Amino acid sequence: MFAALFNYCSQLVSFTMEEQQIIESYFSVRQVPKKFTLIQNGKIARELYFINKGLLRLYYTKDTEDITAFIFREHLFASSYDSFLRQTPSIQGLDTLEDSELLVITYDDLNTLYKKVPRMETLARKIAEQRFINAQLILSSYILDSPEERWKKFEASNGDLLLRVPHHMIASFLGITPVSLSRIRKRLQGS
Amino acid sequence: MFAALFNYCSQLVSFTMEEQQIIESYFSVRQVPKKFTLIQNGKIARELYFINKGLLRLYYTKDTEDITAFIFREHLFASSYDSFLRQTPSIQGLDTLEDSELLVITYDDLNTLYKKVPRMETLARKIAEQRFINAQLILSSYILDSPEERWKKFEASNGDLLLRVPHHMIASFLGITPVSLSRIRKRLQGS
DNA sequence: GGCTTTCATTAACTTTTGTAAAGAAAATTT
DNA sequence: AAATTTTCTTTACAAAAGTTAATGAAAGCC
Repeated sequence: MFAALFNYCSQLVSFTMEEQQIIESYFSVRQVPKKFTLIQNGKIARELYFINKGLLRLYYTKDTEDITAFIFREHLFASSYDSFLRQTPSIQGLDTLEDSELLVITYDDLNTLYKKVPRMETLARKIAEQRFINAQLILSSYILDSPEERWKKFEASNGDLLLRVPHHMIASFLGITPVSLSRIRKRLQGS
Repeated sequence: MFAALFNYCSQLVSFTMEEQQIIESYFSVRQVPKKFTLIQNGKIARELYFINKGLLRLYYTKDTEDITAFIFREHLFASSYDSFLRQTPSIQGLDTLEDSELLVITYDDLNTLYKKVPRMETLARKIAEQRFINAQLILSSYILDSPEERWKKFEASNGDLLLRVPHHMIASFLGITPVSLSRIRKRLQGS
């Protein structure tokens, strides 16, 4: 149940068995069906999720349209981070795209855990740093690359998601319309 | 000399006088002229800077062109974070845009400081979280907004930089060409 | 099975941005 | 102060993406 979590953490910090048991005691397991809303736009994100199994989608809502902010895959921490970290109303929603198994911890429990297991603070710092680097990477792709190049990179690094996620959700993540994505894909078929 | 630094930190954690003295001992002050390269593309960023005075620009180099990744103003920590945090070759350069006064700490000293002053770890986590939230915010503006809206927001929130930074550097930060920025500005004059 | 909804593609047309080049204004250097 | 470089704007043309709408295929639902 917690194997994937500690395997992920072990790349960043090493916990003793005692620490692992304390950490486990603060997480709960939750089975969530497909198309379930974990965090609603406008509400405060009270929970942080570690994805044992499944796929989560973070999205903005502009007018009546959903625009993908990020797709979280297995063995990642997921939340509407800006809302969770600052405990302010979320400007993003978080849904499941598949039936998922999640490890859940609340904001308050996480802060208690920082005190009980100080090494957890190091872990949190490193995860925040990773997420920052990742956000920078995506941002740089917006600044440096054309939509076509962005699609190519996405295909290369997340090809498996193409079978699990509708293309229009990927299109909005790439900052283009489904129509434009379709054109790009056709343009690239020839080459 | 360190007033701005601790004033900035005090919003996030509270240090004792002893802790402050230890922290001060690990930073050095550096005066740097305008147009000075602090971090070169391809080199590893060994230092983190706190800006007492001045303006720093982080940028990518594509072909022969510089593309602004971020502009750091007074009283912020600045570096090529991906390179500094992972100690890998930087894909960004960092230059001064004005004569600047910087507080400097090396990667190794920072990690020593984490051990001597554990609360520093909390500060680092919170700063990383803030930077992540900020990167998310900029990214969301790329996903949700048109270049015109992005310019309006930049003007509203960083209007003072328009007098300190050439427009073409801002244009590339907004993901458009100077030509396009000029057109947008002209379009908005009428309204 | 038959129905509805969602999804992906295509076409026609409009809008916006990119590219290249040239000239004016401002800043910097000598 | 003059010369040089940098910065900013403008123009004309090309390329790409957005918008709207229609079609067909696939998936989900009763």
